Parts: sequence; C-alpha cells; structure tokens
Amino acid sequence: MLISLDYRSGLPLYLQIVEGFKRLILSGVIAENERLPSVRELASTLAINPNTIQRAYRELENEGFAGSSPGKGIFAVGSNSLKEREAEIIYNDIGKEIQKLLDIGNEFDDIISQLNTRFKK
Amino acid sequence: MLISLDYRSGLPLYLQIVEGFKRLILSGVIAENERLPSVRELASTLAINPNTIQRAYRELENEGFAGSSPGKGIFAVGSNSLKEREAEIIYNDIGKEIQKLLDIGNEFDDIISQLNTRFKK
Amino acid sequence: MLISLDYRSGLPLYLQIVEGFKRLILSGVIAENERLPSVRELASTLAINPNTIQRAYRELENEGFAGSSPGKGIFAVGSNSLKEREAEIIYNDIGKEIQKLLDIGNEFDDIISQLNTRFKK
Amino acid sequence: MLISLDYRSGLPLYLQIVEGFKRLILSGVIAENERLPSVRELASTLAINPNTIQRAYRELENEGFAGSSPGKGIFAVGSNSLKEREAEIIYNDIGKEIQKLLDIGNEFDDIISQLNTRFKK
DNA sequence: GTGGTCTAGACCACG
DNA sequence: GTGGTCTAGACCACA
Repeated sequence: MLISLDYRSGLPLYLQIVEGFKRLILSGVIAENERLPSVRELASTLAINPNTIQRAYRELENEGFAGSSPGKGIFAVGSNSLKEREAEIIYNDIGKEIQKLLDIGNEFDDIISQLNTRFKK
Repeated sequence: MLISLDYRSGLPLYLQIVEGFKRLILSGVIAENERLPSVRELASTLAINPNTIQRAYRELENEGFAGSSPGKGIFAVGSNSLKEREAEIIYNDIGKEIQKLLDIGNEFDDIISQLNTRFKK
Repeated sequence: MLISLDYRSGLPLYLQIVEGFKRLILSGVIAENERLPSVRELASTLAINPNTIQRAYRELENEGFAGSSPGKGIFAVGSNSLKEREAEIIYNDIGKEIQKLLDIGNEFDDIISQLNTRFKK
Repeated sequence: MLISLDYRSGLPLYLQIVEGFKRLILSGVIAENERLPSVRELASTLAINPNTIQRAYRELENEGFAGSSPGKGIFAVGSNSLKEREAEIIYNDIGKEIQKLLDIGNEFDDIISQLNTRFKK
C-alpha cells in the first residue's frame, strides 16, 4: 500500500492522502503522467468514503500536483516543475522555526551548528 | 495589549492566546512567578468568553508554562527551565522539514548554505 | 455500561471518565485502534453534557491514551506502549508515600514486610 | 521559614499549610504542646490572608494534629499518638497504587522487588 | 454522522 | 475577588 492512514493523528484523512501523493510524486515513485488509482478503487483499498478520496484529488489538482481528464482519470504532474516551489514553502517554514529559536536567545551560528550535529548523516 | 488575536487566521483563539503567552514567558517579558491577567480580566480586554481564556490557561499549565492557585491566580514558570525543552521541540520540527528537502533530492550541505543565505542577518 | 460516575466523590466528572477509560485501555478491555463511544452518544448514555465528554476525551489525547480523527471518531492507543509509562508514574507515587512513612520513623524493611502482610494475596 | 508555599502547585494554600504542619508535628520538629505561630503572625510572615491560616488551623484541629485553647493559642498534639493513624492512611494509599500495578499485569513479587531496587537506600 | 471551537451563564471552593 | 467545573446551545470542518 502506497498510502497509509492514521486515524489517531488528528490530521484529516483527506490531507493525509494529499500528503502521501505529494511525497510519491515529488520523489518520483509516481512518474509524470502516471494515472492515480481511481476514486472508487482507492476508497475500497483504504476502506474509507469515496468522498474523502474525491476531496483529496481535488486538493492535489488545486495545488498543481495532478491534473484530471474527465472520464479518463487523474494524472500526476512531472515532479521537476514542483520541486522548486515545494522547497520554497519548506524553507519558509524553517525560517519561522529559526526565528523562534532566535527569539528565545539562540545565536544563528549556534543554530546552524546544531543542525549540522543533529541531522547531517 | 500583550496578546493580540487574529480572527481570520484559522488558528483557534485559545491557541493564539497560548502561543502569545508562551512567547512572553520564554522571552522573559513575563517574569518568573509573575501573575497572568485574571481569566475574567483578560476575557474582558480581549472581548472574548472567559471559558476560552480558561482553556488557554489550562493548556499553558499542561505544557508547564504556568501553574495556578485557585482563588489566587495563575503564575508564570521561569523561562530558563522552559527554553531548553522548547528548543528541543523546535529542532525536532526543523528536522522533519529538512527531511522533506532531502526526500525531494536536495543535498544536506546545500540546504545549510541556503539557510545561511536566506536567514543569516 | 463501561463507565460509571459518582456525583458525590468530589472528583470532577471529566476526570472520572478519563480514569475509567485509562483503566479500560490499560487492561485491554478496549483494544488498540478501537473506537471510543462518540461524544454525543456517551453524553447521552451518561446523561451529562457533551462538553464534559469532549473535555475528558481531550485529556485522554493529551496523555497519549487516544487519538482523534475529526469526522471519524476517537480511537484507543495500544496498551503495551502505555503500560510501562503508567507503571513509572505509579512507582513514583508510591515512592512519595514510602518517603512519608520513612519521615515518621518507619524502617524501610518494616515497610516492605507490612506491604507483604497487607497486600500479598 | 518552616512552611513554604507554592502558588503554582494547584494545591490550595490552606492545605499546603496543613501538610506543612503535619510533617513538622509528625517528625517532632514541633514538640508536643508546643504553641503554633499566631494566626496574624503566620499570615504576616507568609504574606497571605489571615483567613487562610485560620482555615488551616481549623483543619489541623479537625484532624487531631492540634488543639486550641481560646485566647491562648493553638498547640501541637504529641506525635506518637498520631503516627500510627497516619501510617494507616498511607498504607491504604499505597495499597490502591499497588492494585493499579496489579491491574495492568504486574506480579506482586515483582512490584516488591521493584520497590526494593528503587527506594532502598 | 463525527470531533472541535466558542459563547453565555450558572455554581463551587479558595483567598 | 480568584480559578475550576458543568450545562446549554450554536456553528464549523470533516467523513
């Protein structure tokens, strides 16, 4: 199963599905122009309401990760055009977190060295 | 006014209040053992229901930012004991964001240099 | 009825509900990922206000005994992951009680033998 | 200062005072028939309302830890007669905690050996 | 239907 | 006066 749901996460199911497909598309697991599972098929395998899948797909379209062709299905957009925009969003989020660390008295250089220590493989 | 509310942010009012006091306590604007505004007083100045304030204060207690004495008031915990724990939470959040960047093909060193370029004053 | 209320105990109703569900989850009566009664349903069967149930469920979430999915319900966390943490809390409480006994002049070994006499089946 | 108050503990101030004197009396720091500080004196040193002291002293009398002589003051009862009763209460509390540990699957002998490991000096 | 937030107003114990 | 609990009822997003 490519998408997993957590009923206890607090995150709405449709957003969990959206996040799952975003990751699959951005990482290339789902290739450009590849067809996503049909609404009914995915609803069945995930054992949830088709409306929820429908809503997730609508969101993926709105965010530009997929495009639908009525009667034919919904298809993934190529990842290259999306990666840059997604990275921009993430850097923005990290900026907010760094600001919080600065607010409570940390130095920027110390933060960077902490990140190196903690997350560099 | 120490706390400001944004009715259009989507963030629940009680969480906006929690976040506001967290910042005030962590930054030392509210000193250790200083009394927070009373439930009714803050409800009045913010023009919202006392229950919403109550809920925010309860959340601050749960997260260890304040402690209450029924009949006396609610009092701030010292910021020093809280800063380290808070920083840990923030670093953890940044770690997740960095992981997303790595997942879409960025190199760790490039991420760090981006952070330096974007956020170093 | 899984949960019973005592209106004369002095313990707030929402905490009685929390304690009740904690015991049911820790003892495995409520299995992992099992759905708890809906807020409105439980409010109806216990004949109390839905807000009180809501508050109890929120507390269960805060303490890690359950997690919710808006629109779906609230679901129990597995007991195995909780038992160890819960035991730690209880041992800590017992430690405080033992300290009181030591303070009033009892010997540790005498305390242990008292416990054996009183509580060993 | 023999009695210390914590405005953030959630425990009512009058009970904190009661607990403080109980410990002082049980441990013998306050001797039999020793006079407790006057209401006004203690209220002044603790910087709290005299009514709160009054209430604490009433509670100490009710629980048999002190006796008042109108116009003369309030005096500690001898600790020997109290220790046994207090120990009984504490053993009862520990019994409840042990029951919780049994309920979540621990063996009695394991609990005892845990207590030995954790709390034996 | 579900959980989550907010308001309004009552009542309680504590100080 | 203070914080804490509970009820009643409304409205929202989610499934």
